[in-house]
Amino acid sequence: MPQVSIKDIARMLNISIATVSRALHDRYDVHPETRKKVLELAEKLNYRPSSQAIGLVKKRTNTIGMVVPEIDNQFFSEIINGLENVAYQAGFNVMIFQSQNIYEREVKIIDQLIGARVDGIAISIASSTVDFKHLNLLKEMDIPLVMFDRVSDEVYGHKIINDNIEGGYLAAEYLIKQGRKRIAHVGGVENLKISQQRLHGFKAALRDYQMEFKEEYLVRTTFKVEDSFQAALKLLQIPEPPDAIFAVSDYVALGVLKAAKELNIKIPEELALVGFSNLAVSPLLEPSLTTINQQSYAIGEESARILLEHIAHPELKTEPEHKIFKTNLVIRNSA
Amino acid sequence: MPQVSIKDIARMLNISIATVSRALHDRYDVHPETRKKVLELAEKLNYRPSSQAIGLVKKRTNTIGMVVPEIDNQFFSEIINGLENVAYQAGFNVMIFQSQNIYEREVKIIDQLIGARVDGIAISIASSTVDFKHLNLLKEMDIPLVMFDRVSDEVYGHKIINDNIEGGYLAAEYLIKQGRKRIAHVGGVENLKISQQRLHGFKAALRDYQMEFKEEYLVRTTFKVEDSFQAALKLLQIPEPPDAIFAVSDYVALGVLKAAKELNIKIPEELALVGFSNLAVSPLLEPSLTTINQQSYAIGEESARILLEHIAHPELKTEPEHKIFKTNLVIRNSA
DNA sequence: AAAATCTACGGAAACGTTTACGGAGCACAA
DNA sequence: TTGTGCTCCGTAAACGTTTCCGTAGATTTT
Repeated sequence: MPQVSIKDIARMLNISIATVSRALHDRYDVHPETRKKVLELAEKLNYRPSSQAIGLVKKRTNTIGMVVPEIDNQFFSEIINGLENVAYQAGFNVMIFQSQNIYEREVKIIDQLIGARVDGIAISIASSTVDFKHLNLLKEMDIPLVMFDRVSDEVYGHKIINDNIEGGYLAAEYLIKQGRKRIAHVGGVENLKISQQRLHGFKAALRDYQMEFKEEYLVRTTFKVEDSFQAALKLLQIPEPPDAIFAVSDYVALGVLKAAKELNIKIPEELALVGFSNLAVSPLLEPSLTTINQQSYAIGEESARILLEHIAHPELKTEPEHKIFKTNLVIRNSA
Repeated sequence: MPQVSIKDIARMLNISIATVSRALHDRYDVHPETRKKVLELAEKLNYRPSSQAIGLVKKRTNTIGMVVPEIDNQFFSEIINGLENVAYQAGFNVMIFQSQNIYEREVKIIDQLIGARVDGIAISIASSTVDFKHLNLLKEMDIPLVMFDRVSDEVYGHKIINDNIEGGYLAAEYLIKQGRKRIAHVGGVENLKISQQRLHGFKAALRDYQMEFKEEYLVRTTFKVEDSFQAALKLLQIPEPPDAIFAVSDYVALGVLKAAKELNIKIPEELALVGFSNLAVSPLLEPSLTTINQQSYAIGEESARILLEHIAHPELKTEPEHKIFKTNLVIRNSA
């Protein structure tokens, strides 16, 4: 018997669908005998209420939509984990989508999420997104939105990020204090705010310690290991190569590590390396990676909490919330 | 104007909802002028069709449900990636859930998936699941099911796995040919078929090469690095410690690596180590990890393909499909 | 005995769509 | 004139629920 409905049960028991519905919801207005019969038959027929139908009448889906650039990135999958756990405990489902950093895909996903009538959306914006109409639309539609990690000032919504400026500063400061003189930065995609902020912190530290920032010590790459590897190869072979590198992410640092090995450059002796993220594997690398620790699981939890709160109390038309998580330096063997 | 419906548009244009629906679907039966007006108003009001309502009448949601033990595990996130990509191209959405290896959670997720009326389900079974009623129920409900990686013979459905027996055999054989005499296995959770099969292949190789399998060289652990670390610590401190270890997964191998470092055991000189999975970080470890390469992205793609095919052609009541992907040995520096 | 109160249930509208069916209005041919 | 065939549109049922409202019959109160 595929897909039994409340109607089927009503028909088989010769009662109305209203009564069946009430019985299933343990309402007062139904005779114990009747309720028992309904429950038993529902159980026997493996009845499962259609969340589509319920959503239609209740105008609530108990679902939150989540979109991340990519899922096979530990940072994001940990955020998902945090968010899903909190949502799960509140009885919410999570629909997860990947934008693959492609703008068109992001737009399409948002459309689908609106179509699915999710109660709220959590997003980390694709690196190629420069037009934010699709996101600002959500405000008009009264759909709560929280951006995490990759946020934008041009979008109306809650924001949850790590203190990237502080992180960049800490990394650079540490390298400076280690006595490094030629400190380079392998940065991320330029229009991404996290890239900008980490670079900003990096520059600020140089400035505070009266060190010059040299353009040739700044290269850009994506967050992919392979791209970073190529970028680092070039950087390490310029006439006066750096003696320290701050990588915009641990994934990028992995690429740098690979490049250094390829070129037989000793870490940390000849090249000090600091990453950003503190991936689970970072301590297991050789040398283990000195890095900026950033929250991921907590960001996911917080995103869910904020979303759930605004879903539960839509009347609270407060200003968007803005939360910044502290970062900290984890000293290991690469610097 | 939050959430505009077809009715709103009809009212504002003084036409029937049927006409609006037809106009939006580019049907023949509508005057170009009318269509134009409808499309313009829909655009202006940011109309997005309700997939709930559509699902109700069409009895199709264009959604497939996916459940994995955990998402922050590269193997699974790559599978998700593969599955989502194929699904996306076919116009399907993917709802992703984590069982966290908890049976009760898995059951609840399946119920929700049925409630959401997904068109098909892809699952990698939780390690604690020993009762499969919730999965066999799907057959009765005509919901196509594919199991990947962690499958069960007690469930009716399609199965897609790596050749774990072959993988276990390859790993052991390689260690034997390297001249190792005391070969141990750090195995996975006992009731998981992948654990059984890898062990099975391992034992088969020993047998084929006339080597004895010793119980004290078999320990079990979860797939978590920390647990594996503890297990390896013990194993490496027994009276006659092994000179080679085949770890049931790269994550487990990471734990072994950590334990070896802790105990100052040199790899590969004093201890040869072979993992299973070929994680992205495995080549970047020191020493780089010799491992069994297993497909992940391809498994995701294949799962989606099979699911989509059976969703599109439910009349094809063929026997469940069973696909086994080949594994291969990747030789690096740990053995 | 009539009136009031409960108990248990059914009717029906509503949520947002799709789609089969029918029909009004018009042009054209016989 | 009648008939035929188009074009364009509306009516209404259906999908699976929830929930407001009404009511028949039983029970209690006056």
